[in-house]
Formats: sequence, C-alpha cells, structure tokens
Amino acid sequence: MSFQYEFPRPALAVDCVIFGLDEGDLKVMLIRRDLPPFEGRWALPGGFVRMDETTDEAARRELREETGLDHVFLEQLYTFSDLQRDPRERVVSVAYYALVRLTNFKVHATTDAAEAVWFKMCETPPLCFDHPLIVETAYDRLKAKVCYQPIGFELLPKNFTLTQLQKMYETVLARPIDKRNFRKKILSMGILQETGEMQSGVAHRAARLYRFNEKKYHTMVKKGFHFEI
Amino acid sequence: MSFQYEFPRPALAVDCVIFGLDEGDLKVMLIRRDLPPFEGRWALPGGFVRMDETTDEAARRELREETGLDHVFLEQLYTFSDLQRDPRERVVSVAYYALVRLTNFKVHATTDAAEAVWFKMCETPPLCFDHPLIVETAYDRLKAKVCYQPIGFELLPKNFTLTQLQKMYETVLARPIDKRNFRKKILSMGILQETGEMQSGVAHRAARLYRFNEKKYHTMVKKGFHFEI
DNA sequence: TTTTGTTAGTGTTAAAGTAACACCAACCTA
DNA sequence: TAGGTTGGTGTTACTTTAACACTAACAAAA
Repeated sequence: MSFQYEFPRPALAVDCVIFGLDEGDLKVMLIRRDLPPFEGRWALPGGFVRMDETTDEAARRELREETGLDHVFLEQLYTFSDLQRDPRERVVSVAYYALVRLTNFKVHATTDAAEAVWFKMCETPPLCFDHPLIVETAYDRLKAKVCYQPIGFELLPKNFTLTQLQKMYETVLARPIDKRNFRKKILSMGILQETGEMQSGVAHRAARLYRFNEKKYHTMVKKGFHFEI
Repeated sequence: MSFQYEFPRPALAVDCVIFGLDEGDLKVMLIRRDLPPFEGRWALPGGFVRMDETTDEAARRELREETGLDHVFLEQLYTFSDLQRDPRERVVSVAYYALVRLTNFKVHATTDAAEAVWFKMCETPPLCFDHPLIVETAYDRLKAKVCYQPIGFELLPKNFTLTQLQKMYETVLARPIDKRNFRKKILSMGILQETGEMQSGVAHRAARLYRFNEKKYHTMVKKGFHFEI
C-alpha cells in the first residue's frame, strides 16, 4: 500500500525530552536505537505522527510505547525543521518535554523492546539527529518555566517535604536557595496544602508533608496571582 | 507529477500572526482568501511548507508573498495539529508571530493578489480554520514576552520617544503605566541610546529620540541582566 | 540511657525596589 | 502673547528581597 500526493511532503514526527529528578540529580531518559539510521546510538524517544492522532497524542503514544510512561506532564516545546536533521529524508519534528515522578516510576523502567535509560543531564552520551539541540532547548525551557509556573511539582511525589521542594528548585535551576526565605515565600503563596502526615523512615526529625493545591492555584491565578520563585 | 510514500502524511503548513502598532491600537494583518475552502473569508497569511525550506523560511516567504513584508521580527509560536482544523484534509500548521514597524510600512500594504488588511485586535472579523485560536495564542505570547524580552521595539520606529515607548507597552499590555516610574526604570536599564535628535513636526515641545541598543543589551544579558517591565 | 548525627523549623534587619503622586518647561499655533 | 499640548523631572511611604544562625526533634549507635 502506498499514498500519493500532488506535492511532496515532509514526514512528520514527534520527539520527547523526558525529565526526572533523582536525589539531587536532574535526569533525562534516552533510548538506544534498535533500527537504522544510527542503530545502537542514543536518541530521544519519538516516532512518526499517525493520521488519526494530534501531535500531542502521538507524543503520549510514543512515550507509552518506548518507555512505559503514561499520564505524565507533557507540553509542546518547539518544532524543528532543518532540512538535514534526518539523514534518510526530510523529517519535521514537533518536540515535547515531559516531567516525571521518577520516585514512583523507577521500577517500571526499561519496559519495552528498546533500551530506555535515565542519564544525568550533565552526563548525557552523544546523541544522534539534532537531539542535542532539542535537549538543550528543553532544558532552557524547563529552567525558565519552573520559575513562573508551578510545574516543578510534577517532578516530586504527590506528597513532599519543603526540603524536597527546595532541593528540586536548586537542582533544576542549578543554584542554591536560602532555606528560610524559600519557606517564607512558598508558604505565603498559599498554594501548598498540609497533608497532616509526616515523613517516615528517616533517621532524623520527620518533616511535614505538603501537597500542591492545584484548585487553589487556579482560582488564585484568576484573581491575578502571579507565581514566581 | 505525484509523490508516493509508504505511510500517509499530513500536509505541513505555516500561518503567521502579524502584529502592528498604530496610534494606540494593536493591529493584526489578515488576508481575504481568494481560493476555497472559505473563499472570500478572512484568514491568517500562510501556506504550505516546501521541501527545500525550513518552516522559518516558509513563514518568511509567505509573509513576503502575501503581504509584501520582509525583514521583520518573526518567531515560532506553536504547532497546531487538530485533526479537523482544515476541512480538506489533515493539515498540521506551524504558527509564527511577527512584529512590524507599521509606521514605516503602511504605504506598501495590500501589495499582492489577495487583499491584505490591518484590523484592530479588538475588531477582528470572524476567521476561518482554527485561526481564532492561533491569534489568541499569539496575543497571549506577545503580552507575556514583551514583559521579559525587549521585543516591543520591533513595533516602533527605529528612533522613538519615551512616550511612544510607554504607549506601546500600555497598548500591548492593555493597562496604564506611570510615566515617571516608567522613565526611571527604562532609562536605568541602560539599553536605550540617545540619538541626539529631537522629535519634529509636532505642535508642542519636541521630545528626545532614543534608539534600542541591541549590542549593549546582549552584553548585559551575558552578565546576568534581566529585562523586565 | 546517653550521646551523636542529621535534618526540621523558625525571625530579624538592612537594603533595594516599587508605587503613588503634581508641577513647571518648552514649543507650536492661533 | 495667550492658550493648548506634551516633555521632563523627585520624593516618600510601602513592599519585597537577601543575608544570616540557632534550637528542636528524632533515630541510631554506643
């Protein structure tokens, strides 16, 4: 079976930059390609867009198929269209980035055919296609966006301590933050909810567990509230 | 001539939201379609991406062909891929937004075949396809971005008065700004350069003309400077 | 049971930045 | 030369930010 068009068309693909947080390290999930081109080399999970799905849906499907991830934060990043970005033929790729609660997920990794592995951002292996550019673009976006939208919570467990939250920002932004000032600021925003529970299984004073209150955040945004770290 | 592929492919298009500033009104350029579908209805300038050009290049080409605009600020906005966004067939569109010095340009308008007309943002006619969504997305982006990147200058003549600059921000952001505070802040940033020239042809005290110093801005950014209105 | 180690949790102050506010100057035109 | 219009300028109260250190709680080890 083949498909005919009056004018030539680029192939349309999606690629996903998947971020996870692991004990103070920001990580990216990469897969080892099991098909040419670049067979055996590291790349972002991704694939071609089907006719019956939007690019968002294609990105979620590829995520599921190639990494086993589902129901994660996913947002369109940028569309890459350089003529030579794929050696086979003209491929335009709509890139996405995803944020994953790595703590919950860890065990399920490497589900599928291709090898899917978490790498520290600072230790990513050489990537094929224009994927280094895509990763860099995604990291820049993440750093910028985490400051003015409460997306960082997507990298933490649903319930978290203030120290975990602070460490997440320090890791993503790659800079230290003052503990007291951070707590004052984040608590005064009124978007965190005490769960009433405490941390357990730690060899020191247990910390209170909080949860991001999305509803409250949205009603506050409507009233002009501006999130900022 | 026809082109065959093993798998079906969406058509790939670009669409441009072109903003201009005219005496305190933010305007958008629209064209009246001279072909089906939606013949005679208003739409964004745009068209299909060719095999020998990136989407950026396609957007610039369409801008030139359909509106006569060239060498303008142009930035990728978002990729729209809803299955039903085009009634003919599956079309994925990479949307761009452009900022135009309308004052310089005015005369050249309506160059090409199709009718190209500036509309006030608040008086846009009904648009076809998903173009209302694209325009809204572009306007949101413009409002957000103008606050943290000095792109607003692209809407003004190269040389401008502080009042023009302030009015630009007030128009784009749709809120009043205090004159003295604005001047203090913008001048203290050190990104404006006095041209030494004065406004002329006005029936009142002439104002100093300034110019955006892009080089200075870039060197300051490298040193950690953060633009913010 | 005491000590040790580790993180939780908490306030104050100086400095910087922001927001609110009004009048005279300069120039053109009638 | 009087009137109209915009240009240009400082001060102050208030808010926000940045810098900074100690005690509390708990588990584990001695």
